[in-house]
Amino acid sequence: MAGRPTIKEVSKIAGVSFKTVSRVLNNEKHVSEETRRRVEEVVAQLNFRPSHAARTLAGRRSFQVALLYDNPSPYYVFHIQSGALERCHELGYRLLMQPIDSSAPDMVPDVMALVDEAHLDGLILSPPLTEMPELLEALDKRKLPYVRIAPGLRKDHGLATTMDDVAAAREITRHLLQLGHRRIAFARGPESHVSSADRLAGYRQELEAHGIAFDPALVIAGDYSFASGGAAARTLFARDPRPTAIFAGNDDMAAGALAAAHEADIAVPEALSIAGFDDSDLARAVWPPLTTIRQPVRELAYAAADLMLAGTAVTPQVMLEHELMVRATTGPAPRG
Amino acid sequence: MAGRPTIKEVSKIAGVSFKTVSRVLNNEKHVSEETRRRVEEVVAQLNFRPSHAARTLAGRRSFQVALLYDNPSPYYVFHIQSGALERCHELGYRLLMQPIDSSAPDMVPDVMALVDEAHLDGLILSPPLTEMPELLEALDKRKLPYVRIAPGLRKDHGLATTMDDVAAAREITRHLLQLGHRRIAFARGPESHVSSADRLAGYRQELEAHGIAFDPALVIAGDYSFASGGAAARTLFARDPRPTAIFAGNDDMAAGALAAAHEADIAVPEALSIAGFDDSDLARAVWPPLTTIRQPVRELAYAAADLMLAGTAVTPQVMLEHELMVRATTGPAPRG
DNA sequence: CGGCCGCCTGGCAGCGCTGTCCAAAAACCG
DNA sequence: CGGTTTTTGGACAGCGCTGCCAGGCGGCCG
Repeated sequence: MAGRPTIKEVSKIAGVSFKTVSRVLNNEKHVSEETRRRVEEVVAQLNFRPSHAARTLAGRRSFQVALLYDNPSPYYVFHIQSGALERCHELGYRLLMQPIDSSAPDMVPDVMALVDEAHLDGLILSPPLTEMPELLEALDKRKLPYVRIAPGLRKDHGLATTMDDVAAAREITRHLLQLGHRRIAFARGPESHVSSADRLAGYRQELEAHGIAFDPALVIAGDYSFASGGAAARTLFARDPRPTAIFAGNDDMAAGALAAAHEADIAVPEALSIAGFDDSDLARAVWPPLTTIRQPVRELAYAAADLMLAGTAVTPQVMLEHELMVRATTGPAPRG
Repeated sequence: MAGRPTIKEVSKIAGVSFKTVSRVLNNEKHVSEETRRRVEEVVAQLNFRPSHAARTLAGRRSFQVALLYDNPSPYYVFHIQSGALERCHELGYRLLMQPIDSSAPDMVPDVMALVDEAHLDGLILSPPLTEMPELLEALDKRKLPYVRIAPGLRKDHGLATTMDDVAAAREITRHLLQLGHRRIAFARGPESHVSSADRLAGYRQELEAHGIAFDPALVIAGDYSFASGGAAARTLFARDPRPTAIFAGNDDMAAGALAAAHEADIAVPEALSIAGFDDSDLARAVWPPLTTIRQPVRELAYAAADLMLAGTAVTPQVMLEHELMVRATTGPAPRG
């Protein structure tokens, strides 16, 4: 709190007006190389940093954006934070990370209050906040730029980064099919998540493309939690004939199913194949390591920040690659 | 960016001077109940929020603190964020979350630059940043308040919240001892972490309290990573006689050891007991679920924020309870 | 060679609040 | 009832920057 240097002190030492220092700091043109260098030297020497509060107040921009999320998964949150943060940092922006309760009645006014209070220049939205019409409308009305890290590319609502959940689900289903599985169950995530519906659609499409009738009885509802994966698996284990493979909507559910299989003494992958989705930390920590889809979470967030802060209008929507990670929970279908 | 209301507009509508509105917002005295109520009504009606930048610039405080961390574990980061955030929010402070590369040569000046730039009112430090003398000195010199979420309570350096790693390690070792284990290995974390040394000390103390000589050959170095846990386990598996239990320095390492045991076809807990430390998400996701110590990560961060922002000088250091979680990776020592 | 334009620099207002000082009104006292 | 304190609210400066405008200087063109 003490001897914080100010722009005026810098200007005095450098022997220029404080306005010129401001120009250097903001990388404006019309400053001679010579002057610029001298100012930069003094700045470095004093370890001077302009007051963020003052620039925000005086200027038209705050160099501040927020990342909004409502997701209980530490893995997911950690990686979108880290991706978004990296790009923001590179571009000289500060990132405010804000968990939001998307079901709170005052969610929209609360977000707008944050926008006001912090003079935000933009917002990065992650699911399920990407699917809240009232929020998007309020933002549009305010003409506040935002990017959606959205599951599924839809043409509405401007900027978005995404991956192809449908195609990924098809790939993993195909992988199972190619291993000879015919009774493949799908343990789905919550209805409210677009990603969950997309993965189900991919599963179904691939099945049908291989001439296998879609059987609703093989789709078990869950909520992306470890516990719901275990419950789904136990339901499935009671079936006769038992499915030979379970495709879980995410890794947590797959880990739950895997634990349930261990508990029921069903050998994985010999008697049962299990596949997940996300390639979270869990995928490598369980035994056997999980076959899953690597979702480029970090990159999605990086691209989102990039799109909003540095993007051109040319590509308002970016789709990133996923990757099928074949590990050890999937194997040939048991005979019979 | 549009019609952001200001304090002046509020004052006009409420029919008082704008200074009076400021008083109400800051909960100062010398405002009549009547006036206060009227102002608050207008504030609510306009959904007015004072500009954070302006208060920071004008006032002596920024109502802004930062949480600094340098930890690769999503689980840990997520929970310290959420605990610190909750308390800051309750007290009307904003929390800046900042990953820091503690090994970067410019770490200290970079942190100080952040402090300047954001006019921070204080800092919450998590390991290993809690153990960096140059940082603490720079902060002291600046008279910037900070709290350390510190492993091990040491009397230096003011405010801290902690848990008793030594006692916790003793408990888990005792648990193993009581199950009849005598050859208990310890897979330790990185030297640089105080927690790692504390856990080793607890392991050793408990062993010796039970009249079992400490055997350095049973301590395998690791770095808190899943992979290092697996490596440590494989080293141990080559020993003859093999240890009957492995106490890993954290859950990641325990999960690695567990996977190695599965791979080597060693039954857990029948032929080998494994214990972890942290009670992270992993502990319940692996099979069998892990016996471990629940570390109150979230609460530690909550208490840290509380200590700094609302704390009295009476208790500068807070110690929180841990808990032994006996699950299914520990069992009676195999006979022979 | 005069005028105009582009480059570089400085001056000054003002962003939206808080801190300090001061005045008026109300409450209290001998 | 005058004088004094306490309460209440207003005036004003200024936090550290950016936006806008003005001005000096040199080069280039007709």
